[in-house]
Amino acid sequence: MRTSVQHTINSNARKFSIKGVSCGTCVNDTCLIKKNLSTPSVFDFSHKKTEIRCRKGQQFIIEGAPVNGLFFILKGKVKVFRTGINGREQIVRFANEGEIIGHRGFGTEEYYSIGAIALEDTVLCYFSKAILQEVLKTDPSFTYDLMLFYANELNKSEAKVKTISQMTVRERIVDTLLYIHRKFNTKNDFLNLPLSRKEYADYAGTTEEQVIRIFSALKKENLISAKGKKISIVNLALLKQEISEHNYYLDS
DNA sequence: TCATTAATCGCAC
DNA sequence: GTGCGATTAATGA
Repeated sequence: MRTSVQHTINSNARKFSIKGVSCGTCVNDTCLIKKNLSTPSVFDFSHKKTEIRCRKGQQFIIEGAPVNGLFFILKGKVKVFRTGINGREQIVRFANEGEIIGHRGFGTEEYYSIGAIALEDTVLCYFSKAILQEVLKTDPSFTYDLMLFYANELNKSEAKVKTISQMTVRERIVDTLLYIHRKFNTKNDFLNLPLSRKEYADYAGTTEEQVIRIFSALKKENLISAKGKKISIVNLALLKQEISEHNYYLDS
C-alpha cells in the first residue's frame, strides 16, 4: 500500500520535471501526434502524456495484462512479441522512434495479447485510454491518420503470414536481415540494432541454431559479415535478389 | 579474474 | 529442419 502511494508521488514528480519535452519540440516527425499538432484538440491532448522511462531489457507491456492506454516511442527501440507453444517467443515486429505500441490492445480488447520489451534505454509517451478516446471522438483527421496506420499494420501483418508460411528458413532469415536494414539502417556499416541470434530466430520463425547456420553460410558467400551482434550487409543487391521472386514489398 | 551469457558446432532424429 | 549437449568466445561484475 505504502509503496503504491510512493510510486504515484514519484511518477507525478517525474511528469512535472520533464514538462519541457513537449510534442512541439519532439524530433519524431513521423509521430501521429506530432503530425496533427496544429489541430487545437490534439495540441491540448499532447500535454496529457506521461513519460515512462525503461531500461534496456525492461518489459513494459505484459501479455494478458489489462489494457489501459497507448504508448508512443519518444526515444529508443522496442520489440513486440507474442508467446506461443512451449513458451516460444514470436516477435511480431520491431518498433522505432515515433511508432505506436499497444494499439492492437486498444479498441474492444480488454487484455494485451502481446508483450513489449525495450531493446535499449527507451523513453515512452503514454496516454491513458480515456484521454485517447476523447481526442479520437473530437478530431477526425487524427482519427483518420490512426485508421490509416491500423490498415497499414494489418497489411504488414498479412504479408508476414505469407513470409513465414511460404518461404524457406534461409529466405526468412534474409528477409529479416533486410527488414532490420531498411527499418533501422546502418551505423558505421553495421545494422543499427544489435540483436541476438535468438531474436533473429524469433522474428523469422525459426531456431537460434538455424540462424547461426544460415549466418555462417551467408558469411562464406560474402553476402554479410558478422562480429558477434554486429552484423553488416556486404551485398545488399544479391540478398534482395534472393527473395525478390516472392514479390515482397517494403514494410518500412 | 571469475562467473555468466551468447555463439558455435556436431550429432541424432 | 529441429533439438540437445558440449565447447568456445564474449561480456561484465
